[in-house]
Parts: sequence; structure tokens; C-alpha cells
Amino acid sequence: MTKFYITTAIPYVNARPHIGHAIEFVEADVIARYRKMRGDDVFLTTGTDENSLTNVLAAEKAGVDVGEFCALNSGAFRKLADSIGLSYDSFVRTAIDNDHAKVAALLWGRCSKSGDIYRKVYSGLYCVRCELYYTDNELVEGLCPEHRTKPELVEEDNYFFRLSAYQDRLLGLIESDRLKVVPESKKNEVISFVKAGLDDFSVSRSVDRAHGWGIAVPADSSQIMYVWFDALGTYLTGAGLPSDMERFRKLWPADMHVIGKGILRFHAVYWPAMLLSAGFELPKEVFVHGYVTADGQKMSKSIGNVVDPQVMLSRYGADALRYYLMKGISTFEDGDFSEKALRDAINNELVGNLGNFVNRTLSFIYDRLAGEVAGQELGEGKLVMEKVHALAREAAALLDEGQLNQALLRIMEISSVGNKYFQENEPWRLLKEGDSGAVNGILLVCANICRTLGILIWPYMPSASEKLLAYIGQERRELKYATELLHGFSVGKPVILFNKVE
RNA sequence: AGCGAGGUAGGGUAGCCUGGAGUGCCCGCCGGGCUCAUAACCCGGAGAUCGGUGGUUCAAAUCCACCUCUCGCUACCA
Repeated sequence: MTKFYITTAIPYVNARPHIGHAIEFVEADVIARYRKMRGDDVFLTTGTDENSLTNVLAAEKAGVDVGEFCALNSGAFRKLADSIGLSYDSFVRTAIDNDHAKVAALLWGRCSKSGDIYRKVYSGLYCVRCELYYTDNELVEGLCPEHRTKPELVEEDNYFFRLSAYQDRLLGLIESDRLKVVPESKKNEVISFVKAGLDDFSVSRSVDRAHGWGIAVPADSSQIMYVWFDALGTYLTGAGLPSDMERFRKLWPADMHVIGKGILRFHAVYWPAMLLSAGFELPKEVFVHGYVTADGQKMSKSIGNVVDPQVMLSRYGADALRYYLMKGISTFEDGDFSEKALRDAINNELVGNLGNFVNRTLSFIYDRLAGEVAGQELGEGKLVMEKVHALAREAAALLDEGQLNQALLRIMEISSVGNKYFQENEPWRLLKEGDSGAVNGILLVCANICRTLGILIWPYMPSASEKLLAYIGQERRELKYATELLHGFSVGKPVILFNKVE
């Protein structure tokens, strides 16, 4: 059994989850479930990133204790993960997970031992109101782009990581796909970023500037780790380091990090460099998805168009939301979320195409054939099954490449093929004419198509899949069964898989 | 300004890497069929100078150059 260790990025908890977080959860979950269907031993890690100054500021603004604030928002992310059906095996909270603090310290210690962490006086232009350093070219006419104020020249003593030393090795690893960056366009971005030259980056903050929040630098109580330094370590923590070394040895290195495009550098440059320095194996793949806009506009609090996934879940359920996110938004590009489109997809595709095909097939068998179809000469149905199986193999090949959106389109096409076949062969007419042999053959084909569909939709819509497979008495959902032809079915009374929305 | 992503029928998309008749999908529109099914399904049709110009080629939505428009990012945002 091949192990497959997959991670989602860990979101900041400075605000509640929005629809963009939901799409990442769904994407990672679809891949995880697909790998399970293929027979892999899958382990999925997620969690929340809590040691950031952003969180402290957000908590102060809300007038709440930072710890409570993080716990509250982390809970909201966990609730989203649960309700959207993310099949995670470990959930790391960076602020309170004991193992995680140990991992951060261990990582620091190993990088330090390699000689890649050093102290340096850093001076830069600092905007007090942003609490951020700016470089000259970020400033607009010498002023903070946000506040239009003149930044102060601040000097601070920090630790730095020798990223510059890894430039050539990183380039080689990424170009050769030893560290695979998907899609190719993102790989090219990383390559040009690395080629432009890598600067060492600061990996600590003064306790003062960090407002005392975060993981302390080992043996220096005046400094706190830069939030990304500890956050990336989550992937090691999730795998079991350091308390469950047996699991860690089995899972590491990660097979896939699923991330949004905004944090590509951290995952494809900083993180592998840190791992090289610390002497850990590198992850195999960084899988980068786009961002989601809402009704054509960027989601933002000021516009007031932030889509709350929890509201969508309560209105339409996890399967429908998962379906729409995977079908309506392309896997690697930015995409638009609209509730109208979601509702249309439910009514026209889930209900009209998939749900209807399953329903007309199963209710026909149940009502008119006493719930049984048995082996018959399939005739033309054989060609239809071949087409269905070809589409199933195509979908699987696309899923292998991470083309989640394209694969789902193929799967839905199977349902269209089924509807067309049913329509053209008119089993209801043949039944009246008394040709029960032909009717049986047609319905056997349709039942087999239902089974193929039931298996293939599992990564996308697990509940509907399980329901459907249960109705036709087929619980097995390994991928190999999706292209297998069964010669007999016994179906129970069908229940509606998807309901129309008004 | 720099970097990045896009511009394909009324709307939304796929195709572009690995050129080969504008090929496909979803919605909308028009007409027809059917009645097993959640007023659903099936068939047919109208509608596109594939952003523009130039180039490479026997052949370009697809490759190259330039132009134009839109959008995003610019370090702690999935």
C-alpha cells in the first residue's frame, strides 16, 4: 500500500473562514479521497496558523484575549472542515499544540547547527501604524502606501536565515521536478523568482514587536520566531514529529502541499530551503490553486461581499457546495463564486442530469421490474458501457494530473450518456410491448452506469455517492470497480439524491 | 511602475503546452419529440471576424512579435 501524505495550508485566524478557504479544503479532500479509492494509505493534515502579529492586532481590536480569539476562530475553521466533509486525520493549532512548539524549536536548532541562522542588525523603513517594514520601491513617493505617512528608520537586531545559500540547489530541484510545482505556470513563476536572486530573510522579531505572542527563539528570550518559520513546520508536526516517530518515518516527506497562489514563495522557496538546511527530505509536490472572487469582485470586508461558506452549507448542503466549487471554478485559475450559479448548477446538473438519471433508472427497476435486473444480452448497450468506461478512465487520468475540474466534467458526461441511452431505447415502450428481455438489458446497462457514477462521484460528493451505492446494493467503491460490468442488481426503493432549490 | 493572469456566440467556460475544418460543455433563446423520471429527459436550430495587427507554416483560437482592454499581486492573504 502506497502512503500518501497531503496537507492543506493552515489559514490565519485573524478572521472567520470565507469561501476561498472552503475551496482549498474541498480540493485537498477530493484528491485525498481519490487516492483512497485508488488504494493508497492516505493521511491528511490541516490546522490553523495562530502565531502571527496579525492575530494579536485583530484580537486587540476586538478587545479579546489573543488566546481566546485564536481559539474562537480556529474553532470556526475546524467547524468548516467538519461540515464541508474534509477527511482530515490531524488538525494542528500552532499556538497551543505542544508538539508543534517542539517542532519549531527543533527546526530552528537544526538550521542553526547547519550555520544557516545568524544575527544581524537590520535597519529599514518602518510604518508604525502598519507595523511593517517597507522597501523603497514599495513606498509611494516615500510614504506608506496604506497610511500616506512617512515611515521611520528603525534598527533592530534579528536572526536571519541564509536563503541565498540555497539558490542554485532550489533552482535545480524545481526545474527537474524533484520538487514539483503544479501547474506549470506557477513553476515558471517560482523559477524566475529564484533566478532573480534570493535574499536572506529575517526569521525572528523582537518580543516587543511581536507583542509577546508566538514561539520563542531557543536560547534567546528577547526574540520570537517569524510566524512563517513555525507555521511551515506544521507539516512536520502533522506527520507525527516528534512524539510519534513511527508515523513520521512512514509519512514524511509530504507527497502534496495544497496551497493558494498567494503563499507560493513560502512553500516553493523558503520551506524547501529550510528543510534542506535542517536535513529533512523535501515534499514532492506543491499544488497551487487560484483565488475566488464573489460575483465578479474581489471579496473584501469593505465591499461587504465576503461569502460565508457556512451559510452556503446550511442552505445547500456539503455535496452541492463541493460540486459547485469543483465544477464551476477551474482548478488552477481564479474563479468566480455566485450563489445564482450555484443554484443553477444544483437544479440543472445535479437534479436535472445526475439525480434524474439515477432516479428514473432506479424507480423503473423498483416499480416495474420488482427491484431486480439480471444478466441479459446487452447488444448495443455494450457499446454504451464501453463509452462510459472510457470516460471513467479519462476522468481517472485527469484526477491523476490534478485536473479536478476537468475530471468532474467527464463524470457528468457519463450521466448525460446514460440519460441519452435511456431516452433512445424507450424501455417504457418496450415494456408495454412485452419485450421484457430487452427491457432488462437496458436497465442492466443503466444500473451499471449508476454504479460507475456512484463510485466516481465519491471524492466530490461523498454522501450522495454512499447513498446511491447503498440503493443498488454495491458498497465497494475502489476505483477499479468503476469500469467493471456487473450482471445483476437488486435495488431498494430509491430516495431523491438531490433536491431542487426554488 | 514591476510581476502575474486573462480577453472564445447574449452570459459563463473548456480547447492553447504536444498547430490540422470553430470542436465541446453549462445557462439563456427558438422549434420539435417523448412521457420511465424530481414540469424532468431527448433531438434539432439561431447566434462567434476565437481582443487587434503583423509574422512563422501547406495549415494558427493554438507558435512568435507588437498593440489594446480587463483583472489580480507587489512579502506575511486559501
